[in-house]
Amino acid sequence: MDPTPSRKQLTHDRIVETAAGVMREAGFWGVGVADVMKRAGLTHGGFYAHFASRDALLCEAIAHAGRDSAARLAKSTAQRQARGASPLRALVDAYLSEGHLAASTQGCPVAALASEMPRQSAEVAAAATVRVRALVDAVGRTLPADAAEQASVVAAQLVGALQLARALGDNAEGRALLAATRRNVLAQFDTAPAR
Amino acid sequence: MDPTPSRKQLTHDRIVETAAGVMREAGFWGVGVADVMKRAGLTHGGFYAHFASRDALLCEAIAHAGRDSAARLAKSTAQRQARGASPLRALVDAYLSEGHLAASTQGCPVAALASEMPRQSAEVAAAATVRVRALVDAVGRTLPADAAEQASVVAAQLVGALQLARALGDNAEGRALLAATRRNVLAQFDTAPAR
DNA sequence: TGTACATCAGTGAACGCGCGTTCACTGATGTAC
DNA sequence: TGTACATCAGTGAACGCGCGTTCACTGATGTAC
Repeated sequence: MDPTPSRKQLTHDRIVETAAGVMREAGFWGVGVADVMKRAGLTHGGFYAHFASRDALLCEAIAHAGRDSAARLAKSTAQRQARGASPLRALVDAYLSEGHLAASTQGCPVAALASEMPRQSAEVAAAATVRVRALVDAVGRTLPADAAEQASVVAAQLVGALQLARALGDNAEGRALLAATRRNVLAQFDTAPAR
Repeated sequence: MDPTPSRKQLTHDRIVETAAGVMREAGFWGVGVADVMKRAGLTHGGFYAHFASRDALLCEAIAHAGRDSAARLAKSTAQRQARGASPLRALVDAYLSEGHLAASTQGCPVAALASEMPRQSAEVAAAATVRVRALVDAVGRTLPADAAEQASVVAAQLVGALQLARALGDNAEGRALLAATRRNVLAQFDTAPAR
């Protein structure tokens, strides 16, 4: 967009990006003003030159996390499609991959934060809802036309499986849940022939 | 068990029960020692006569929340079975009911807390994992014998649907997601004839 | 090109507050004789 | 049954700490002439 972002804009973006990572790793409550500024290589005093409040940072951070995760997912999905996978299979395999299970810091913020979302302030909760809808839409684009209204059902299944796998610990039990969910979703909704 | 619990035991239980509600309403981070004691009708100074630490309370509270929720779910499920529903249908309809959507304070702690579980201390995370397994087991008991290994898949679907419905706001969108998930799970796994 | 000044991004000390935790104490309960 | 004392559950003040937020200041960047 802006070909020559200002120094301030670059710093602002760096703070948001840092917070987006911390948020997915440590939750909304794990995002501290002083900690994020330090990780971004700054002192905490300058924070309020960039954001009106901590909540304003959370809003920008969850939006950034959502776009970042969506971009990574799109890339991974495209690679799988290039190797012959159907759009749905590509998405499901990418979302329920072991890489995504382990790398929550760069992963989907809905999976990382869903149960905390309803407890946030109105603005933050609204920004979170936007990311939920974006995930549902991304799933919907990979479903057959006659199953489009099932997008939220499949999205819920993906999110739930990733969360329970993480809650069970990053072990065989969790990986088995991911694999079983992949098979379950594809068996129901994938029109392409099984490989 | 104990026919005449001591005064201290009664107080202890009251604190745990209070914390189990606060935890599901406000999350792990929302459980404050002073706040819980005040809600239980006590002053915060006496807390450490009952628990070694805040974490120790969290461990007891999540166990209590899980048993409490399981008992409510079992009761609701039994009523639905008495009206002719299959075990699976009874469980799914109870878990994905609009009552459960709205009443997170008395609801399933896995749905209320899943994304926060991996971020807790080792002891609290372990106590949380126990509740995840208990939910999976409860689902497994309602599945046909040939689908038992799908219990965690279905549990993930139930948890994910409730969480996304809550994250979308307690509105038509959320209720539609619950209804669609009920239909989806039953269409896949319910051997009893559709009503 | 060089100097003088205004603007701006970031610094670091300070604030009030609520947190988890500790502890000396109080008042009620229960036991001994 | 009545008194003396030990035990116990809960009180309330205090602690150190980290939080979000504020603000006077510094040093670098950019503009005017």
